[in-house]
Amino acid sequence: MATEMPLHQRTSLPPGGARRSATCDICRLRAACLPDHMHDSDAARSLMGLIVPGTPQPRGAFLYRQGEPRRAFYLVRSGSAKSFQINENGHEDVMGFHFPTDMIGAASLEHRQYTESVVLLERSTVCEVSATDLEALLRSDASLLHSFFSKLMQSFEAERHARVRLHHASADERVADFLLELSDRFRAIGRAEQSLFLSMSRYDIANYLGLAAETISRALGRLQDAGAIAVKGKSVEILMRSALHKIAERSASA
Amino acid sequence: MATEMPLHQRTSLPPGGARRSATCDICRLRAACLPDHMHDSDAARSLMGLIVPGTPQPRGAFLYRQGEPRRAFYLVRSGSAKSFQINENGHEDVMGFHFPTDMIGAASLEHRQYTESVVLLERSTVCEVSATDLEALLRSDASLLHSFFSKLMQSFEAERHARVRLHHASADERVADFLLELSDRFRAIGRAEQSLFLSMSRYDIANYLGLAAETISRALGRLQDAGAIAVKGKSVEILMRSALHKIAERSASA
DNA sequence: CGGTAATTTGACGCTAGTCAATTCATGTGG
DNA sequence: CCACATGAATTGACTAGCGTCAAATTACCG
Repeated sequence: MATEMPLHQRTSLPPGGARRSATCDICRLRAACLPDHMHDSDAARSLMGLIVPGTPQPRGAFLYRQGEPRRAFYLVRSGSAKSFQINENGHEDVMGFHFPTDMIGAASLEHRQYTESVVLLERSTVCEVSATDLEALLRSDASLLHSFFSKLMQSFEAERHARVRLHHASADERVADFLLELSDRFRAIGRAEQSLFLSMSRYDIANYLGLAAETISRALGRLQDAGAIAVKGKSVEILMRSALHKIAERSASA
Repeated sequence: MATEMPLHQRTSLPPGGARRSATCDICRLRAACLPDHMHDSDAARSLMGLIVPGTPQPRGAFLYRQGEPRRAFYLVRSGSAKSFQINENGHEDVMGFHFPTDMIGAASLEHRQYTESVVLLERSTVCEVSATDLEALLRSDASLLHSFFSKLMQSFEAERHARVRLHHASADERVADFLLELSDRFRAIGRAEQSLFLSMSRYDIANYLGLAAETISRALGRLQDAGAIAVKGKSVEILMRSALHKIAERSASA
C-alpha cells in the first residue's frame, strides 16, 4: 500500500472551543476569509454568528470521513488539510489541499453524506458551521446565496483550468505550476510567498498531480538545478519566480 | 498547427427562428432539458418564456468566441458542439463537448466576456436565452437560483472526477472512460447508448483527454481487438459494455 | 539514541509522443 | 456520376519521459 495511514482514527471532531459568536471580529484572517462583498452587511452578521471556532487538532485527525452523514462545513484557521476519496480500486485519490480561509465541505453540498474524507496534515485549527444552520441561512438570504454561487463558480473554473492545463504538461511543468499555486495562495493569506512549507508528503503531491512520488523528487531536483528554487526537505524557497513561471507556462508549445 | 480551423468565420449567430415562446412544450427533449423539479412551476413558465429556439446552423459555425461580450446562454437542441480556450502558447485547450439538453455558457457566468469559444461540430440547432433576462429571473426567483446552483455543483463534481480519474489512467482507460461517458449522456437524451457517433475529430478527443491523436487511433484499435467495441470511422459500436467498464475502471490497481 | 517512515537516487522497461508515410473520407467541380 | 483534391485517420519506426522496483540516505518521533 503506497498511501499513508492516518495517525489518528477518531471519527469526529471533539466539541470544539467555547461557543462564543463574533469570534471572526478578532480573527486576523477575517478579511480574506469571509466573502468580499459582505464585510459589514446583515448577512455577514448572521453568518459570523454561525461560525464556531475549534481547538487545535493534531496531525492525522479527520474532519470527517467519506460516507458519514454531512453535519457541517469547515473553515481552516491555521495549519492545513488534504481531501481525498477512496476509488473503486481501493486507491486514494487526492482531491486537493486546504489552507487558512479555505472552505471545506462545499463539494458535498448536494449530498446527504460526505463525498470525500478530510485529514489534517499538521496541527491545525478549524472553524465549524452547522450544515442545517447554513442551509437555512442560504434559503433566507439571497445575497448570501449569490456569494456562495460566486465562490463555487470560481472553484469550478480553477478545477477546469487545472484539468486542461495539467493534462498536457510535463512533470517539471506540473510541479512548477503546483509551487506557484501554493505561493499565490500563501500570499493571499498574508504568508511569505517565497518560502513554502510543504506540509503534505511527496506521495500526496504526486497523487494530486498524477505523477509518481519519485518523479516529484526528481522534478524538484531539476527545478533546483535550474536555479529556480532551493529544496530542503519539506521547505522550498522560490529563488527565481520568473524562471518558475517560464517553466510552468511552456506546456505544449506547438 | 495541429488544431483544426473552423470552416465558417461568422462572429455571431444570425437572428434565429421565430420568437414564439412556449416552444419547449412541443420539444421532445423538454423533460431532459429543463431542471428536474421545475416541470410545471411558475419559474418553469418564466424560464420557458425566455428560451428562443434558433434555426439550424452549419458545422463550423461559432456560438460565440472567447473575449466577446457575454450576450446569452445556449441550450443544444440537436447536433453537437465543442468548447475550447486558446491558452498563452496559442494552443487550443478543448474544455468539453456539448450535446442536446446541455447548457452552454454557464462557465462564463461570473464574467462580462465569454471565457471560451464554442463551435458546432455538425449541423446543429441551439436555443438561446438572453443573459440579462436570465440573470433578472435568477435574482427574482430563489427556487430557480437553487436549481442552477444544483446543476453547477453537478458539473463541478464531474469536472473534479474527470481530473483525478484521468490523471492516473492509461490511454486505453481514458478512451474507454470517454466512450462510456458519451454513451451515458446519449442514453440520458434518449439516443441508442451502444451506437456512438463521434462528431468530433480524433485531435479534439486527444486534446480533451490529454493524449496525442495517434494514440486515440491506437487505443480505439486495441479496444476493438479486445472485442469491446467496433470502430468504423466516426461510428463506434459498443459490443461489450462490461469489458469497456472493466478497462475504464482498472486504473492504478495498486 | 534507535527504529520507522519518508525521501532521494539509480537502473531499467514500457507507454505514449513525435515524425513520416500511407490509406481513407469528404466534399468539390467538371 | 465520377475524378480529383484536401484533410482526417491510420499505421509504422523511433525516441523520450515517466513509472516501477530496489537500494541508500535522510528525517522524524518516541
